[in-house]
Amino acid sequence: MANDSNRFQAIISHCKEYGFIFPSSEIYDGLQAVYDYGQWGSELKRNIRDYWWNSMTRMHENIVGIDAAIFMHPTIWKASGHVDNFNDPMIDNKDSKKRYRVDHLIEGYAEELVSGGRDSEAAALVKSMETLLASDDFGGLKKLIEDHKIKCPISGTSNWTDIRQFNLMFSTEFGSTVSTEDEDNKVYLRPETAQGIFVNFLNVQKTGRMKIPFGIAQVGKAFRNEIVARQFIFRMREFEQMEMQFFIRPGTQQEWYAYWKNERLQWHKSLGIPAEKFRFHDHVKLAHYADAACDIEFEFPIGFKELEGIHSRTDFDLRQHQEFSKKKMQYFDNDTDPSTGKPYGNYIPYVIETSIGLDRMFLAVMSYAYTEEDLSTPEKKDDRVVLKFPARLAPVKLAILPLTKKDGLPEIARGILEDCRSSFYCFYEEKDTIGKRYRRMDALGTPFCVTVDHQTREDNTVTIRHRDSMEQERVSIDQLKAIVTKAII
RNA sequence: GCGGAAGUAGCUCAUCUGGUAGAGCGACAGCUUCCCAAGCUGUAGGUAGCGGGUUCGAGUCCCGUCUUCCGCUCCA
Repeated sequence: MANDSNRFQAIISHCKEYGFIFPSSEIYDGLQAVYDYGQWGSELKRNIRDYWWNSMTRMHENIVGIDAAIFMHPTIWKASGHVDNFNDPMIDNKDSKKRYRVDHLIEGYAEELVSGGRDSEAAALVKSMETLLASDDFGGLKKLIEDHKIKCPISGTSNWTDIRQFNLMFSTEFGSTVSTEDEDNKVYLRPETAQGIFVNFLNVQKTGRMKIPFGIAQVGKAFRNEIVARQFIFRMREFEQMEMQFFIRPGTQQEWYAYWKNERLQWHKSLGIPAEKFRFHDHVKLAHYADAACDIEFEFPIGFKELEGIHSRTDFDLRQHQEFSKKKMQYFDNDTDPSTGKPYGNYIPYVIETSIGLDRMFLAVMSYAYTEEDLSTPEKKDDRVVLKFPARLAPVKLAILPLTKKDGLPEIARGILEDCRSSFYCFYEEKDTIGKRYRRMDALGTPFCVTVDHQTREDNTVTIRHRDSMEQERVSIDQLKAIVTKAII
């Protein structure tokens, strides 16, 4: 590979070529920033999802999972802040072709005023901006920019386009009759799965008799409009999140935040991906709901990028829902507070969130696994593409290959298939030379290939070939299931 | 959204200054007692992204449009 960009392109091609990921609606020229998972991609994605789900729920007694609906009451998005906080008005400078968030542009100018000693003028400007933003008065905002002769830092001109709204959330109509005038029918496609957990906090806590600290996990689709949606499945309009909200006693958020930072990094490393592929990035500028936040970044071929977020969300969300729904979102803590000798009593729990993009995790695993190897010898040029997936994530675990399709070999191979297929994903193939079949399995990331040969008929042994080393060993057929099972658990 | 480049069989590409589309690999069927791709035979895939124009005739020239890639921009 000449460079990382080429490597990224090669991975995208490989994903399409071998049935992992296809562009959505491809025969109709595609749909921007939407992708479909193919026969092997959906297996890999499912394996990642299962591994995450099991590590959260099965492996933690105090974490349970839910599956909330994508449609939710519109007020939820008022309460969460998504309706008001994430509809950023944008403006473009016609000369420099640069695009700015209106609030950033005006705030930047206000800072200039402050550094010029014109504090009161700056304060007045920000105040009128906030008033206009609150009322979605785009004409007024543009007039404000023009009146203050705010210039583009690049072009130095005030040649601005009209202000346009950027909508984060997709919306659709509820109800069987079309009534575009009726705002009451408007529902959003959720931009994050977290709110489905918050609004079910009491349901789960009560019915599951959950005691703080406890967590609720969820995997599901979320939808966001993106200004520029590119970079393959890294940034998609429809994507899948794996989130866990951990409810804790107020005042303990620092220790739990640290706990989950470490826990999540360990999870990534448990897949055998080297530690140097990951790094933490602590947020300096925090979102409106957080008192601490960081990302786990992964070194994709396009550089270190956010893979997972860990946020200390305080009691912001539950408190907002309490206010908007008029339902108490509190928990009665019967544990004894050592400082008072009495129970902690009622409080709104604090929350630590871990949120990982399933599609980004897929891309991380694929980026890590994709390997081009030069196998040339002095006599012959040779190379292969191999996906070195962690065995537990590989779409196909075992390929079963009769050396030839004669002499009863396929029958023996089919017997192995019948024996193993209910335990893990097997793939049977008798076409082409054995070498070709091995290479095809390498390209899918299949960790094990067994080959039934003539010796099998005599002593019931087969060769098992290891994907990464390409080495083979001869084992008894009745050992096979145990060997593979051990590697994939 | 802006600038640049590109769009010919599943993939990689050819078709020289316009004259009715080809190769390699792959796929499929069969042969070959072959444990690491490129042994043999045969078969199936393209109205050259799409639309329009110029021309006797366009993949090849012109215009539009869509998509993709690169850079910029944006990113809770």
